[in-house]
Amino acid sequence: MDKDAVAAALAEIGTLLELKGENPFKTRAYHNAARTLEGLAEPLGKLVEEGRLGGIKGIGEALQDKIQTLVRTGRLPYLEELRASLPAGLLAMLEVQGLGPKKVRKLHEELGVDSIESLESACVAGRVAALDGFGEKSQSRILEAIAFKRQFASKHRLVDALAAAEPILAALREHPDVTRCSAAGSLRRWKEVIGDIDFVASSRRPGEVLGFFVALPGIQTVLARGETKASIILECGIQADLRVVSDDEFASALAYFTGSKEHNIVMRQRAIARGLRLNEYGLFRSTEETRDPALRVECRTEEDIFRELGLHDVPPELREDHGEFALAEKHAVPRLVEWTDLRGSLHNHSNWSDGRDALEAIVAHALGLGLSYWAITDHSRASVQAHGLDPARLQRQIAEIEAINQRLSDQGESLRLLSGVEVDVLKDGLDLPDDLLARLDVVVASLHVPSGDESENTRRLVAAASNPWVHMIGHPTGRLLLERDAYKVNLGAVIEACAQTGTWIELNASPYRLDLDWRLWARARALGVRCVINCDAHRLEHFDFLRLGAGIARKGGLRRDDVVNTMTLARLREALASKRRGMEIRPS
DNA sequence: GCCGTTTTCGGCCCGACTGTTTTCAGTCG
Repeated sequence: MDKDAVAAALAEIGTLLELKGENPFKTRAYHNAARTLEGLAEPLGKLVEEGRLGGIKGIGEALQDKIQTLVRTGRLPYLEELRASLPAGLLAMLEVQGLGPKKVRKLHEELGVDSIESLESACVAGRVAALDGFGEKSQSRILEAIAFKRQFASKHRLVDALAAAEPILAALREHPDVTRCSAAGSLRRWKEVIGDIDFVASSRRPGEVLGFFVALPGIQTVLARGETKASIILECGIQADLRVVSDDEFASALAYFTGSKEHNIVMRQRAIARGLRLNEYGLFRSTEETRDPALRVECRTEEDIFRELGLHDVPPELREDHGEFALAEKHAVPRLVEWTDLRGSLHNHSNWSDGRDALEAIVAHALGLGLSYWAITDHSRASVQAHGLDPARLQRQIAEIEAINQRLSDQGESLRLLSGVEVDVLKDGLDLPDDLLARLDVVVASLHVPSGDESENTRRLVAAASNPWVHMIGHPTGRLLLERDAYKVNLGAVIEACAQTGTWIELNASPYRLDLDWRLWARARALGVRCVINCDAHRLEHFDFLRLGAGIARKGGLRRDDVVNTMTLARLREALASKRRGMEIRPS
């Protein structure tokens, strides 16, 4: 079992134990361990072999045992017994808003409810309202929550959430009663997938602001509107919440609602260790519950809060309790890459394969954006469905790109197209001969038809990285967010191969991919592997993905110097040549 | 189940909201 499978097993144990009514701190230990494993940068198998599991914070003896068993045998009798002791449908019931482990357990024990369907019938029959601790209201809310769950997806891609949030944020900023406002939550942390959108605003007249918010255009339903908070469902199906606080409270509210939950827990622990109390209303000189203004530590910005807790300011993208505290304590929080640092993209398509636009239109768009370079890397012949290029067509495209560059040069433009290919990584090597690859400026190697076998996929990608003409590995996991899982591959081994061969790894900025996953960049960076933030553009609108990709690179802790396409064209050409330097073109 | 410049045992983040209660348990973020 790999780390993701083990993490899923541990999380399931945690949830099953909750349903059994176990000590909440014990169940949290399982969930924490699952999160820790997911974020692991090196292969779990290696950690187990080398006996280094125990060195990880939050993994003690009991968890070490279980993880070792899962890694070595792929099963865990303890988990199988737990599963056998509870109906599988109870896990689905937990996803109904308003139902937690205690209520699910009670519904099961008292009414024999064991699935969403049987829960719905019990509500319709009025049996839930009759239950001790429940009532008419609970029963109808459960029915509403079931209907809601069926109608709306609970997860959304970052790009959709950004598109929904930006006009709302702009409208709030314009409002005369709004002093400060910001997005918060997972959107502000730039998570690749988000649940709902959170906004925080400060105002002297919260009622006015909330009234404005629930009357915005594009709202499907107003779920709630109170004194300080309102919740709406947008027409796109995403829920959005707004909290309005006084301006004194804005920094702490923003920090609090930005999270992550795990990050906040550590922040509060640090406050306690200093005899302080941190909540959404402020930082207070007291360890008792308080909102006493006299005890408030003046914090106008989030940076002030971090400073009071002995920390350097942590950018929202890094607030995942994923190592940011160690950096912030040493004041070693990096200056992260900005999307405006990017000068082009090295993996893009045109209408020569499955892109929509002609080279001329692409050039005009890139000029308009002031970019320095744009690589055309259409598919190779094996990608038949994408009209992949065979050697003859690719050579014609190279000639056309040369002609365009000549014209750009004559016109005094600094932009250049780079000729390239996204070559398929096949079972027995690359889809195009080395002597042709050698003629191209940029070669991206991507796996499009993976095997079901992890070692086979890993072998193919390691071989691709070892080819001297390949500059980078494209979308290394092949995942499509909310649609398709990553294919089976030992990314640790691929990252190591890239480190050894000087091969770059793509951060594919397509909103469906955002691949390589941000959690793995720390590992890649530590080994000296550089990142290329690529649009994988198939149409002009996709140029905008650079911003998305830069956000994910930030989340991965990458600096400007870690990202290849922040370089000038001249330096990029040197870098592209360096992998090939000393290499001889071998006839195919 | 984890962990230790308050602790190897007794803690483990915090507050709002809701509904069902008559002081609070459960859920959520």
